[in-house]
This record gives sequence, structure tokens and C-alpha cells, in this order.
Amino acid sequence: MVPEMTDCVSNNPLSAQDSVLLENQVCFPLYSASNAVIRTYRPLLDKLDLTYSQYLVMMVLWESDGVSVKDVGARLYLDSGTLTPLLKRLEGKGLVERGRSEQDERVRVLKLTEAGVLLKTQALTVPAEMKCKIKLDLDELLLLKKLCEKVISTLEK
Amino acid sequence: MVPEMTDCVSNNPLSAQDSVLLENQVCFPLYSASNAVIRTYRPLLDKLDLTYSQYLVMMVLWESDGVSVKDVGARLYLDSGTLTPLLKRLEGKGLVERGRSEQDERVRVLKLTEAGVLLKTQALTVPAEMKCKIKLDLDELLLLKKLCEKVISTLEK
DNA sequence: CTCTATTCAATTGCACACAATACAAATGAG
DNA sequence: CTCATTTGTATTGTGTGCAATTGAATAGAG
Repeated sequence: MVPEMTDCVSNNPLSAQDSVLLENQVCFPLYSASNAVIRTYRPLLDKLDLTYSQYLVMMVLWESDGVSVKDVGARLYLDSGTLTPLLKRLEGKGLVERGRSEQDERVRVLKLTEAGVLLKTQALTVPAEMKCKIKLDLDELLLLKKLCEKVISTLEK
Repeated sequence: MVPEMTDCVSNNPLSAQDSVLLENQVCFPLYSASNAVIRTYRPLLDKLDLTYSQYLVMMVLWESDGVSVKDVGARLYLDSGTLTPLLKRLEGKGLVERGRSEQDERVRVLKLTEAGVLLKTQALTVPAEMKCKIKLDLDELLLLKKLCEKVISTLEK
């Protein structure tokens, strides 16, 4: 057993047996909350004919149109295996054009269509509707955000 | 616009335009953190030949063997569309038997095999290894857990 | 300037999540 | 007791996530 692991184990106040009780997991609530949030977004995003992942990609493009697949992936922590088919669906809906960079032929340059730009208008009410459903104080929301970001920055290294 | 929604909107300190900035989303870090955690579990669970979802199901069964598909679903907030194929895979690995209740023929009774019971021994080190990788204080972990549980209890109603 | 290494995206394969639907077993109102 | 309703699983179809592999384009070492 590596030293760091031993340290971690020794700091764990739970017995080994109790450690695999669902009740004592932190990651399970995180996973369930994420699932629950995506489920809750669904009826809101159905009006825009977007899935949650597609909505995330659209947010990136509304913010910085003309970026590459890699850029979107870096922003959303998703790889081309996830993004390529997703972007093809957005292209199929007429929201995005998947062009090529002139400097580097390998790079896909993602450009919003007029419909893609216009969809932002319909999306503006979504965050407020979601905030309404989730019923957490602003303090709690910001704290949750900060803790999740800390988890991400630790694990993404 | 429904009244409750108006209330939520008016409490939102962000402009409508800023509301769809990725930076201002709470759910995105939650979603990314959940993905990052599952990715981090992968190499640990590969040793047990389990996916994260399968690991969750096994934890339920280690805790309460002999329950039904519905019981597992209620515990993990998952439905039969997710659980049926997952349980068939666990059955295929020889970890679980998918029997029938004698009282009610519709009910699948899930019973751990000897191998399924024994796998718990190998799983005992996983939580400590994970805690080591996630590098959060116990305080932060408990706070994150509590906030996620609050999100779940609000959205699952 | 050539050849190798790296990079960006696409593809493939597997395992979820989940809505929608189907279906058989059990329940219950009349 | 009977049949409509409810309940517990299973099935189907769509859309992710992600590892692994491939392939083409570029960059870099010599």
C-alpha cells in the first residue's frame, strides 16, 4: 500500500466495513444530484429541442462563437467521442455549422447559424426557471458551485 | 409567466443575458464534478471488474441482500430501464442471481452469489482510495454531501 | 528538407440514463 | 367472481460519456 494511501486510510474515521455503506458515500449524492438536475432540465429544454449536453455546448458557442471542437471540450471537460456525434445532431437541427479552419485543416470550426444565434433568446428564461425549481438560497448555490469546482480542479489534474 | 417564476426571476441578481453564461451556472459544475468522480472511480473499480453504477448496486445488495429491482431503484433513484440490463450484466459476471418472489411472481428478488458476497472484501479499500484522490477536508465532504442531498430531496418530489 | 512525433477529430464499442411502451401478475370495486 | 386498474419488470429507442483506435494534417528534430 502506498504511503499516501495509508495516510488517507488512517484519517478515515469509519471502519472498513462501514466505508462501503451507501449512507457514507459522498460521490453517490453528487452523482444522484447531477442525474436529478439533468432530469429537471429536460422539460425546460424540450421547448428548445435541446438535451442538457447540447444546451451546454450552445452556451459555449453563444459565449464564444467560432471555436474548435477541442476548445468546447476543454471548456466542458468532454472529449471528441462525446462531442462529435452531439455536434452532428446540432448541425442536423440547423443550429451549428461544422466548418474547417483554413490555417489547420484538422480543426473543426464551429459556427452558429442564424437559428442558433436566435435560440439564445428562448434560452434566457431557462436559468431562472431552474433556479426556481432547485429551491436553494444563493449562498448555498454558490457554496455548492465552489465545492464542485474544487472537486473538478483536483481530479482534472 | 406563472407567479412563482416571476418571483424567482426577480430574485435573480444577474441580467437575462448573463444568466446563460457558463460561468454563472451552478448545475454545470455539479454535472462536471459527477463526471470527473466517475472517471476517477474507473481505474479503482476496474480491479473489481465493476462500473460505478454496478458498484452502487452492489453496495445496496451488500447492505440489504434479497431486495427487489424496485427497492434498488428507490435507493439509487434509477428505473428498470437502467437497472434491468445492468443487473443482467452482474448476473453474467456471476455476482447476482435474479430470482422471483414466491409471494408475487412479478417481483425480481436479487440475491448475491458467494462471489458477490466475497467481492465486498476487495471493495473495502475503494472508499479510502477515493477519499485520497479527491483531496477535500472531511468538513467540505460532509457539506458537499448535505447540499447534494438537499438538491435531490427538492427535485425528487 | 525529410522523416518522425504530435495533434485534432472521427470512429467504434460498451455501458449507462431515461422516456415511452408493453406485458403479465396482482388488486379491488361492484 | 369479474374485469378494469394498478403494479413490477422488461423492452425499445435516443442520446450521452469515455476508452481505444484510426487517420489525416501539422510541427519539429536532425
